[in-house]
Amino acid sequence: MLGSRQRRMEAHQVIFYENDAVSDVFLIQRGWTCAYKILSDGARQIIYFPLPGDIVGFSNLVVGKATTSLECLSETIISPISASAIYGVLTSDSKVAQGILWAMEQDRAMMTEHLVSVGRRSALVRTAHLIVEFALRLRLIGAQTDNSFNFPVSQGVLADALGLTAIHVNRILRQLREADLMTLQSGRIAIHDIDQLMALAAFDPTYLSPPRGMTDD
Amino acid sequence: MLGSRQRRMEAHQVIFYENDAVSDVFLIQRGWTCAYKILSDGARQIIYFPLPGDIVGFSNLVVGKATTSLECLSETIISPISASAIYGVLTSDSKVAQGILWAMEQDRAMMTEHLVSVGRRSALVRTAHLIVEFALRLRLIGAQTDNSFNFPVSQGVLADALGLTAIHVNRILRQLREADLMTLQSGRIAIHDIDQLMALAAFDPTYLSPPRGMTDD
DNA sequence: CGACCCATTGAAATAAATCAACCTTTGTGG
DNA sequence: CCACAAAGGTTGATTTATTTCAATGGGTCG
Repeated sequence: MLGSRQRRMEAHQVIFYENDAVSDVFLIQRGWTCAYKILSDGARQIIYFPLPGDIVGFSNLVVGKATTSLECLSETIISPISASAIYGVLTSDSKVAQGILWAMEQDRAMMTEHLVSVGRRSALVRTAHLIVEFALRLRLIGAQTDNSFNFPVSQGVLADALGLTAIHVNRILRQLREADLMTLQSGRIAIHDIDQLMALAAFDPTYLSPPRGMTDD
Repeated sequence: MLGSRQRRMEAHQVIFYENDAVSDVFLIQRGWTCAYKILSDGARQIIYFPLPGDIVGFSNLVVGKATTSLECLSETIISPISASAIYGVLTSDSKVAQGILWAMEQDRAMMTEHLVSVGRRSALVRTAHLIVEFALRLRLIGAQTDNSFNFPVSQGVLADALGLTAIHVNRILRQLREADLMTLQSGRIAIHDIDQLMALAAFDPTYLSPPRGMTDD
Protein backbone atom coordinates (compact mmCIF):
# COMPACT_ATOMS: atom_id res chain seq x y z
CA MET A 1 0.00 0.00 0.00
CA LEU A 2 1.12 3.53 -0.70
CA GLY A 3 2.70 5.06 2.37
CA SER A 4 3.00 2.01 4.61
CA ARG A 5 6.72 2.44 5.17
CA GLN A 6 7.42 5.13 7.75
CA ARG A 7 10.42 7.18 8.74
CA ARG A 8 10.56 9.34 11.85
CA MET A 9 12.58 12.54 11.78
CA GLU A 10 13.51 15.26 14.24
CA ALA A 11 13.02 18.98 13.93
CA HIS A 12 15.78 20.62 11.86
CA GLN A 13 16.64 17.36 10.14
CA VAL A 14 16.70 17.56 6.38
CA ILE A 15 14.75 14.99 4.39
CA PHE A 16 16.63 15.88 1.24
CA TYR A 17 18.79 18.68 -0.04
CA GLU A 18 18.44 20.33 -3.39
CA ASN A 19 20.34 18.29 -5.99
CA ASP A 20 20.40 15.11 -3.89
CA ALA A 21 19.77 12.05 -6.02
CA VAL A 22 16.28 11.06 -4.90
CA SER A 23 13.57 9.57 -7.03
CA ASP A 24 11.22 8.89 -4.16
CA VAL A 25 8.29 11.08 -3.41
CA PHE A 26 7.29 11.64 0.22
CA LEU A 27 3.95 11.54 1.90
CA ILE A 28 4.01 13.67 5.04
CA GLN A 29 2.24 11.71 7.75
CA ARG A 30 2.85 13.95 10.72
CA GLY A 31 4.61 17.21 11.54
CA TRP A 32 5.60 20.45 9.83
CA THR A 33 8.09 20.74 6.99
CA CYS A 34 9.25 23.39 4.60
CA ALA A 35 10.57 23.24 1.04
CA TYR A 36 13.12 25.90 0.12
CA LYS A 37 15.92 27.04 -2.10
CA ILE A 38 19.20 28.65 -1.11
CA LEU A 39 20.59 31.43 -3.24
CA SER A 40 24.25 31.86 -3.96
CA ASP A 41 24.42 34.73 -1.47
CA GLY A 42 23.08 32.41 1.20
CA ALA A 43 19.58 33.88 1.26
CA ARG A 44 16.83 31.36 1.53
CA GLN A 45 13.41 31.36 -0.08
CA ILE A 46 10.83 28.97 1.27
CA ILE A 47 8.59 27.74 -1.51
CA TYR A 48 5.88 26.22 0.60
CA PHE A 49 5.08 24.28 3.76
CA PRO A 50 4.08 20.65 3.20
CA LEU A 51 1.79 19.45 5.99
CA PRO A 52 0.35 16.01 6.81
CA GLY A 53 -1.49 14.55 3.86
CA ASP A 54 0.65 16.40 1.36
CA ILE A 55 2.82 14.59 -1.11
CA VAL A 56 6.11 16.33 -1.77
CA GLY A 57 8.74 15.95 -4.40
CA PHE A 58 7.03 15.15 -7.66
CA SER A 59 10.02 16.88 -9.14
CA ASN A 60 12.16 14.02 -7.88
CA LEU A 61 10.16 11.59 -9.95
CA VAL A 62 10.71 13.42 -13.13
CA VAL A 63 14.14 14.87 -12.65
CA GLY A 64 15.70 12.07 -10.59
CA LYS A 65 17.03 14.53 -8.06
CA ALA A 66 15.57 17.01 -5.64
CA THR A 67 14.93 20.51 -6.99
CA THR A 68 14.36 22.03 -3.57
CA SER A 69 15.51 21.15 -0.09
CA LEU A 70 12.98 19.78 2.37
CA GLU A 71 13.45 20.27 6.07
CA CYS A 72 11.52 19.27 9.17
CA LEU A 73 10.31 22.07 11.41
CA SER A 74 9.04 19.69 14.09
CA GLU A 75 9.21 15.99 14.77
CA THR A 76 7.91 14.49 11.59
CA ILE A 77 6.84 11.17 10.15
CA ILE A 78 7.18 10.62 6.43
CA SER A 79 6.49 7.76 4.06
CA PRO A 80 8.77 7.42 1.07
CA ILE A 81 7.02 6.32 -2.10
CA SER A 82 9.18 5.02 -4.90
CA ALA A 83 9.04 6.38 -8.42
CA SER A 84 8.01 2.99 -9.73
CA ALA A 85 5.09 2.85 -7.31
CA ILE A 86 3.87 6.18 -8.62
CA TYR A 87 4.27 5.20 -12.24
CA GLY A 88 2.58 1.90 -11.51
CA VAL A 89 -0.34 3.68 -9.98
CA LEU A 90 -0.57 6.19 -12.81
CA THR A 91 -0.92 3.38 -15.29
CA SER A 92 -3.40 1.23 -13.43
CA ASP A 93 -5.74 2.66 -10.81
CA SER A 94 -7.28 5.79 -12.25
CA LYS A 95 -8.98 6.70 -8.97
CA VAL A 96 -5.64 6.83 -7.23
CA ALA A 97 -4.09 8.51 -10.25
CA GLN A 98 -6.67 11.23 -9.91
CA GLY A 99 -5.81 11.62 -6.26
CA ILE A 100 -2.18 12.05 -7.14
CA LEU A 101 -2.94 14.59 -9.77
CA TRP A 102 -5.02 16.37 -7.18
CA ALA A 103 -2.09 16.42 -4.80
CA MET A 104 0.07 17.91 -7.52
CA GLU A 105 -2.53 20.53 -8.15
CA GLN A 106 -2.86 21.32 -4.46
CA ASP A 107 0.84 21.93 -4.40
CA ARG A 108 0.72 24.13 -7.37
CA ALA A 109 -2.22 26.12 -6.09
CA MET A 110 -0.41 26.90 -2.87
CA MET A 111 2.69 27.95 -4.76
CA THR A 112 0.55 30.20 -6.89
CA GLU A 113 -0.99 31.92 -3.91
CA HIS A 114 2.42 32.21 -2.40
CA LEU A 115 3.77 33.89 -5.49
CA VAL A 116 0.85 36.26 -5.66
CA SER A 117 1.46 37.11 -2.03
CA VAL A 118 5.11 37.84 -2.38
CA GLY A 119 4.68 39.77 -5.59
CA ARG A 120 1.62 41.84 -4.92
CA ARG A 121 0.47 41.81 -1.32
CA SER A 122 1.78 44.09 1.42
CA ALA A 123 3.79 42.52 4.20
CA LEU A 124 0.79 42.71 6.53
CA VAL A 125 -1.71 41.18 4.14
CA ARG A 126 0.80 38.60 2.97
CA THR A 127 1.48 37.44 6.50
CA ALA A 128 -2.20 37.28 7.36
CA HIS A 129 -2.82 35.28 4.19
CA LEU A 130 -0.26 32.66 5.08
CA ILE A 131 -1.54 32.32 8.64
CA VAL A 132 -5.10 31.87 7.41
CA GLU A 133 -3.91 29.28 4.90
CA PHE A 134 -2.31 27.33 7.73
CA ALA A 135 -5.42 27.53 9.90
CA LEU A 136 -7.67 26.27 7.11
CA ARG A 137 -5.33 23.49 6.03
CA LEU A 138 -5.07 22.26 9.59
CA ARG A 139 -8.82 22.36 9.91
CA LEU A 140 -9.16 20.35 6.70
CA ILE A 141 -6.87 17.61 7.96
CA GLY A 142 -8.60 17.68 11.34
CA ALA A 143 -5.57 18.89 13.27
CA GLN A 144 -7.20 22.02 14.58
CA THR A 145 -10.25 21.87 16.80
CA ASP A 146 -10.40 25.20 18.56
CA ASN A 147 -9.01 28.39 17.08
CA SER A 148 -5.40 27.75 18.01
CA PHE A 149 -2.66 25.38 16.88
CA ASN A 150 0.97 24.51 17.36
CA PHE A 151 3.21 26.44 15.06
CA PRO A 152 6.83 25.28 15.06
CA VAL A 153 7.93 28.08 12.78
CA SER A 154 10.34 30.72 13.98
CA GLN A 155 9.98 34.30 12.84
CA GLY A 156 13.12 33.82 10.79
CA VAL A 157 11.60 30.91 8.93
CA LEU A 158 8.41 32.85 8.45
CA ALA A 159 10.49 35.67 7.01
CA ASP A 160 12.05 33.34 4.47
CA ALA A 161 8.61 32.23 3.42
CA LEU A 162 7.25 35.73 3.08
CA GLY A 163 10.23 37.34 1.41
CA LEU A 164 10.75 39.64 4.39
CA THR A 165 13.31 40.01 7.17
CA ALA A 166 12.74 38.43 10.56
CA ILE A 167 12.68 41.89 12.10
CA HIS A 168 9.91 43.05 9.85
CA VAL A 169 7.92 39.88 10.46
CA ASN A 170 8.18 40.64 14.14
CA ARG A 171 6.70 44.10 13.62
CA ILE A 172 3.91 42.72 11.45
CA LEU A 173 3.06 40.13 14.08
CA ARG A 174 2.86 42.91 16.61
CA GLN A 175 0.40 44.73 14.39
CA LEU A 176 -1.75 41.64 14.07
CA ARG A 177 -1.61 41.15 17.81
CA GLU A 178 -2.47 44.75 18.59
CA ALA A 179 -5.38 44.58 16.16
CA ASP A 180 -6.63 41.59 18.17
CA LEU A 181 -6.59 39.35 15.13
CA MET A 182 -4.09 36.72 16.24
CA THR A 183 -1.22 35.97 18.59
CA LEU A 184 1.92 33.94 18.05
CA GLN A 185 3.40 32.95 21.37
CA SER A 186 5.79 30.20 22.36
CA GLY A 187 5.25 28.09 19.28
CA ARG A 188 1.51 28.42 19.21
CA ILE A 189 -0.82 30.51 17.11
CA ALA A 190 -4.11 31.66 18.55
CA ILE A 191 -6.53 33.19 16.13
CA HIS A 192 -8.84 35.67 17.76
CA ASP A 193 -10.89 36.76 14.81
CA ILE A 194 -10.66 34.49 11.80
CA ASP A 195 -13.31 36.43 9.86
CA GLN A 196 -11.52 39.74 10.16
CA LEU A 197 -8.23 38.02 9.45
CA MET A 198 -9.62 36.48 6.28
CA ALA A 199 -11.11 39.81 5.29
CA LEU A 200 -7.76 41.52 5.80
CA ALA A 201 -6.04 38.90 3.65
CA ALA A 202 -8.86 38.89 1.06
CA PHE A 203 -8.62 35.16 1.46
CA ASP A 204 -10.44 32.97 -1.01
CA PRO A 205 -10.45 29.44 0.44
CA THR A 206 -11.54 27.58 -2.69
CA TYR A 207 -8.04 26.62 -3.73
CA LEU A 208 -7.68 24.49 -0.64
CA SER A 209 -10.72 22.24 -1.00
CA PRO A 210 -10.78 19.11 -3.10
CA PRO A 211 -13.12 19.27 -6.09
CA ARG A 212 -16.60 17.76 -5.99
CA GLY A 213 -16.65 14.00 -6.38
CA MET A 214 -13.21 13.64 -4.91
CA THR A 215 -14.25 13.12 -1.33
CA ASP A 216 -17.15 11.12 0.03
CA ASP A 217 -19.49 14.05 0.50
CA MET B 1 -2.96 12.61 -31.89
CA LEU B 2 -2.34 14.99 -29.02
CA GLY B 3 -2.45 18.56 -30.24
CA SER B 4 -3.76 18.11 -33.74
CA ARG B 5 -6.67 20.49 -33.28
CA GLN B 6 -5.54 24.08 -33.54
CA ARG B 7 -6.99 27.43 -32.55
CA ARG B 8 -5.54 30.75 -33.62
CA MET B 9 -5.77 33.71 -31.28
CA GLU B 10 -4.83 37.39 -31.40
CA ALA B 11 -2.69 39.35 -28.99
CA HIS B 12 -4.68 40.46 -25.93
CA GLN B 13 -7.26 37.75 -26.39
CA VAL B 14 -7.87 35.64 -23.35
CA ILE B 15 -7.76 31.87 -23.68
CA PHE B 16 -9.53 31.42 -20.38
CA TYR B 17 -10.29 33.45 -17.31
CA GLU B 18 -9.78 32.31 -13.77
CA ASN B 19 -12.86 30.34 -12.66
CA ASP B 20 -14.04 29.62 -16.19
CA ALA B 21 -15.33 26.08 -16.48
CA VAL B 22 -12.59 24.47 -18.57
CA SER B 23 -11.34 20.94 -18.29
CA ASP B 24 -9.13 21.12 -21.36
CA VAL B 25 -5.43 21.58 -21.13
CA PHE B 26 -3.68 23.65 -23.78
CA LEU B 27 -0.54 23.03 -25.72
CA ILE B 28 0.98 26.30 -26.86
CA GLN B 29 2.05 25.87 -30.46
CA ARG B 30 3.11 29.38 -31.30
CA GLY B 31 3.28 32.80 -29.66
CA TRP B 32 3.66 34.30 -26.21
CA THR B 33 1.16 33.96 -23.40
CA CYS B 34 0.99 34.75 -19.73
CA ALA B 35 -0.85 33.14 -16.83
CA TYR B 36 -1.94 35.47 -14.07
CA LYS B 37 -4.21 36.19 -11.17
CA ILE B 38 -6.10 39.37 -10.40
CA LEU B 39 -6.36 40.52 -6.80
CA SER B 40 -9.44 42.12 -5.35
CA ASP B 41 -7.76 45.53 -5.52
CA GLY B 42 -7.25 45.01 -9.24
CA ALA B 43 -3.53 44.33 -8.99
CA ARG B 44 -2.29 41.58 -11.21
CA GLN B 45 0.36 38.99 -10.55
CA ILE B 46 1.68 37.04 -13.49
CA ILE B 47 2.54 33.51 -12.48
CA TYR B 48 4.51 32.53 -15.50
CA PHE B 49 4.85 32.84 -19.26
CA PRO B 50 3.91 29.71 -21.21
CA LEU B 51 5.80 29.53 -24.50
CA PRO B 52 5.55 27.15 -27.47
CA GLY B 53 5.92 23.55 -26.38
CA ASP B 54 4.51 24.24 -22.93
CA ILE B 55 1.34 22.61 -21.74
CA VAL B 56 -0.79 24.89 -19.60
CA GLY B 57 -3.71 24.30 -17.32
CA PHE B 58 -3.17 20.99 -15.58
CA SER B 59 -5.20 22.63 -12.85
CA ASN B 60 -8.17 22.60 -15.20
CA LEU B 61 -7.97 18.84 -15.40
CA VAL B 62 -8.13 18.34 -11.73
CA VAL B 63 -10.31 21.19 -10.63
CA GLY B 64 -12.61 21.39 -13.65
CA LYS B 65 -12.15 25.12 -13.89
CA ALA B 66 -9.28 27.49 -14.52
CA THR B 67 -7.31 28.60 -11.49
CA THR B 68 -5.49 31.37 -13.33
CA SER B 69 -6.29 33.45 -16.36
CA LEU B 70 -4.32 32.86 -19.54
CA GLU B 71 -3.85 35.63 -22.05
CA CYS B 72 -2.11 35.95 -25.38
CA LEU B 73 0.65 38.52 -25.64
CA SER B 74 1.09 38.02 -29.36
CA GLU B 75 -0.68 36.16 -32.12
CA THR B 76 -0.84 32.65 -30.78
CA ILE B 77 -1.75 29.14 -31.85
CA ILE B 78 -2.96 26.71 -29.24
CA SER B 79 -4.14 23.11 -29.24
CA PRO B 80 -6.80 22.19 -26.74
CA ILE B 81 -6.38 18.74 -25.25
CA SER B 82 -9.36 17.22 -23.47
CA ALA B 83 -9.22 15.92 -19.94
CA SER B 84 -10.16 12.46 -21.16
CA ALA B 85 -7.28 12.46 -23.62
CA ILE B 86 -4.88 13.21 -20.81
CA TYR B 87 -6.31 10.59 -18.52
CA GLY B 88 -6.33 8.10 -21.37
CA VAL B 89 -2.70 8.78 -22.00
CA LEU B 90 -1.81 8.58 -18.33
CA THR B 91 -3.28 5.12 -18.10
CA SER B 92 -1.85 3.61 -21.26
CA ASP B 93 1.26 5.06 -22.82
CA SER B 94 3.86 5.43 -20.11
CA LYS B 95 6.34 7.16 -22.43
CA VAL B 96 3.85 9.91 -23.08
CA ALA B 97 2.81 9.91 -19.42
CA GLN B 98 6.38 10.63 -18.53
CA GLY B 99 6.46 13.46 -21.00
CA ILE B 100 3.40 14.95 -19.44
CA LEU B 101 4.80 14.65 -15.97
CA TRP B 102 7.88 16.35 -17.29
CA ALA B 103 5.80 19.21 -18.61
CA MET B 104 4.16 19.56 -15.20
CA GLU B 105 7.54 19.62 -13.59
CA GLN B 106 8.84 22.19 -16.04
CA ASP B 107 5.97 24.40 -15.09
CA ARG B 108 6.60 23.94 -11.45
CA ALA B 109 10.30 24.60 -11.77
CA MET B 110 9.67 27.89 -13.49
CA MET B 111 7.16 28.90 -10.85
CA THR B 112 9.70 28.05 -8.21
CA GLU B 113 12.37 30.21 -9.77
CA HIS B 114 9.84 32.95 -10.17
CA LEU B 115 8.91 32.78 -6.52
CA VAL B 116 12.54 32.80 -5.46
CA SER B 117 13.04 35.82 -7.67
CA VAL B 118 10.19 37.83 -6.32
CA GLY B 119 10.92 36.93 -2.72
CA ARG B 120 14.65 37.18 -2.53
CA ARG B 121 16.25 38.80 -5.55
CA SER B 122 16.68 42.52 -6.07
CA ALA B 123 14.70 44.16 -8.83
CA LEU B 124 17.77 44.28 -11.05
CA VAL B 125 18.78 40.65 -10.56
CA ARG B 126 15.19 39.49 -10.79
CA THR B 127 14.68 41.22 -14.10
CA ALA B 128 17.93 39.88 -15.49
CA HIS B 129 16.96 36.41 -14.35
CA LEU B 130 13.67 36.48 -16.19
CA ILE B 131 15.22 37.79 -19.37
CA VAL B 132 17.87 35.08 -19.31
CA GLU B 133 15.18 32.47 -18.72
CA PHE B 134 13.37 33.69 -21.81
CA ALA B 135 16.51 33.65 -23.91
CA LEU B 136 17.38 30.10 -22.91
CA ARG B 137 13.85 28.79 -23.34
CA LEU B 138 13.67 30.27 -26.79
CA ARG B 139 17.01 28.76 -27.65
CA LEU B 140 15.79 25.35 -26.42
CA ILE B 141 12.74 25.45 -28.67
CA GLY B 142 14.86 26.71 -31.54
CA ALA B 143 13.16 30.08 -31.77
CA GLN B 144 16.28 32.10 -31.19
CA THR B 145 19.22 31.89 -33.53
CA ASP B 146 21.24 35.03 -32.91
CA ASN B 147 21.28 36.85 -29.60
CA SER B 148 18.04 38.73 -30.07
CA PHE B 149 14.38 37.82 -30.14
CA ASN B 150 10.90 39.27 -30.43
CA PHE B 151 9.46 40.17 -27.09
CA PRO B 152 5.80 41.16 -27.17
CA VAL B 153 5.77 42.09 -23.50
CA SER B 154 5.16 45.66 -22.44
CA GLN B 155 6.97 47.08 -19.44
CA GLY B 156 3.67 47.02 -17.59
CA VAL B 157 3.26 43.31 -18.17
CA LEU B 158 6.86 42.75 -17.18
CA ALA B 159 6.17 44.66 -13.98
CA ASP B 160 3.25 42.38 -13.15
CA ALA B 161 5.51 39.41 -13.60
CA LEU B 162 8.29 40.78 -11.47
CA GLY B 163 6.20 42.20 -8.68
CA LEU B 164 7.37 45.72 -9.52
CA THR B 165 5.86 48.87 -10.98
CA ALA B 166 6.15 49.65 -14.67
CA ILE B 167 8.11 52.76 -13.79
CA HIS B 168 10.68 50.83 -11.85
CA VAL B 169 10.99 48.23 -14.59
CA ASN B 170 11.77 51.06 -16.93
CA ARG B 171 14.59 52.26 -14.70
CA ILE B 172 15.95 48.74 -14.34
CA LEU B 173 15.93 48.28 -18.08
CA ARG B 174 17.84 51.49 -18.41
CA GLN B 175 20.47 50.16 -16.00
CA LEU B 176 20.79 46.95 -18.01
CA ARG B 177 21.09 48.96 -21.18
CA GLU B 178 23.68 51.34 -19.76
CA ALA B 179 25.69 48.37 -18.48
CA ASP B 180 25.69 47.09 -22.07
CA LEU B 181 24.06 43.84 -21.05
CA MET B 182 20.85 44.00 -23.07
CA THR B 183 18.43 46.30 -24.83
CA LEU B 184 14.66 46.17 -25.08
CA GLN B 185 13.49 48.24 -28.01
CA SER B 186 10.29 48.23 -30.01
CA GLY B 187 9.24 44.74 -29.01
CA ARG B 188 12.61 43.15 -29.40
CA ILE B 189 15.25 42.11 -26.91
CA ALA B 190 18.88 42.17 -27.92
CA ILE B 191 21.27 40.52 -25.53
CA HIS B 192 24.71 42.02 -25.72
CA ASP B 193 26.49 39.94 -23.12
CA ILE B 194 24.70 36.77 -22.11
CA ASP B 195 27.54 35.60 -19.90
CA GLN B 196 27.62 38.73 -17.80
CA LEU B 197 23.85 38.77 -17.70
CA MET B 198 23.77 35.21 -16.43
CA ALA B 199 26.45 36.03 -13.91
CA LEU B 200 24.48 39.02 -12.69
CA ALA B 201 21.37 36.86 -12.31
CA ALA B 202 23.34 33.96 -10.80
CA PHE B 203 21.42 31.93 -13.33
CA ASP B 204 21.52 28.15 -13.04
CA PRO B 205 20.10 26.76 -16.29
CA THR B 206 19.63 23.17 -15.18
CA TYR B 207 15.96 23.60 -14.33
CA LEU B 208 15.20 24.26 -17.96
CA SER B 209 16.71 21.16 -19.56
CA PRO B 210 14.89 17.85 -19.85
CA PRO B 211 16.44 15.01 -17.84
CA ARG B 212 18.73 12.43 -19.42
CA GLY B 213 16.96 9.78 -21.44
CA MET B 214 14.06 12.05 -22.20
CA THR B 215 15.32 13.45 -25.47
CA ASP B 216 17.14 11.66 -28.27
CA ASP B 217 20.63 12.72 -27.26
C1' DC C 1 -6.67 65.12 -35.65
C1' DG C 2 -7.50 63.27 -31.18
C1' DA C 3 -7.37 59.42 -28.04
C1' DC C 4 -5.02 55.92 -26.10
C1' DC C 5 -1.28 53.06 -24.82
C1' DC C 6 3.40 52.79 -23.87
C1' DA C 7 7.86 54.70 -22.58
C1' DT C 8 10.63 58.01 -20.02
C1' DT C 9 12.22 61.00 -16.46
C1' DG C 10 12.21 63.79 -11.96
C1' DA C 11 10.86 64.62 -7.23
C1' DA C 12 8.69 63.23 -3.04
C1' DA C 13 6.86 59.71 -0.04
C1' DT C 14 6.87 55.17 2.01
C1' DA C 15 7.60 50.35 2.97
C1' DA C 16 10.93 47.45 4.27
C1' DA C 17 15.88 46.57 5.14
C1' DT C 18 19.84 47.34 7.79
C1' DC C 19 22.40 48.45 11.87
C1' DA C 20 22.54 48.16 16.69
C1' DA C 21 21.29 47.01 21.21
C1' DC C 22 19.15 44.32 24.66
C1' DC C 23 16.11 40.79 26.48
C1' DT C 24 14.12 36.04 27.02
C1' DT C 25 14.10 31.29 26.56
C1' DT C 26 16.23 26.99 25.91
C1' DG C 27 19.57 23.78 26.17
C1' DT C 28 24.35 22.27 27.69
C1' DG C 29 28.25 21.23 30.29
C1' DG C 30 30.87 21.96 34.43
C1' DC D 1 22.20 23.62 40.22
C1' DC D 2 24.45 27.25 38.26
C1' DA D 3 26.95 29.41 34.33
C1' DC D 4 27.05 30.06 30.01
C1' DA D 5 26.23 29.90 25.17
C1' DA D 6 23.13 29.93 21.40
C1' DA D 7 18.87 30.82 19.29
C1' DG D 8 14.99 33.42 19.01
C1' DG D 9 12.40 37.63 20.03
C1' DT D 10 11.77 42.79 20.70
C1' DT D 11 12.48 47.54 19.91
C1' DG D 12 14.59 52.04 18.14
C1' DA D 13 17.12 54.79 14.72
C1' DT D 14 18.74 55.21 10.19
C1' DT D 15 19.19 54.05 5.40
C1' DT D 16 17.74 52.30 1.08
C1' DA D 17 14.88 50.30 -2.52
C1' DT D 18 10.83 50.90 -4.54
C1' DT D 19 6.42 53.22 -5.00
C1' DT D 20 3.66 57.03 -5.86
C1' DC D 21 2.74 61.36 -7.94
C1' DA D 22 3.42 64.30 -11.77
C1' DA D 23 4.54 65.61 -16.23
C1' DT D 24 6.03 64.89 -21.08
C1' DG D 25 6.88 62.73 -25.61
C1' DG D 26 6.44 59.09 -29.12
C1' DG D 27 3.71 55.83 -31.64
C1' DT D 28 -0.48 53.89 -33.48
C1' DC D 29 -5.18 53.38 -34.61
C1' DG D 30 -9.73 54.86 -35.58
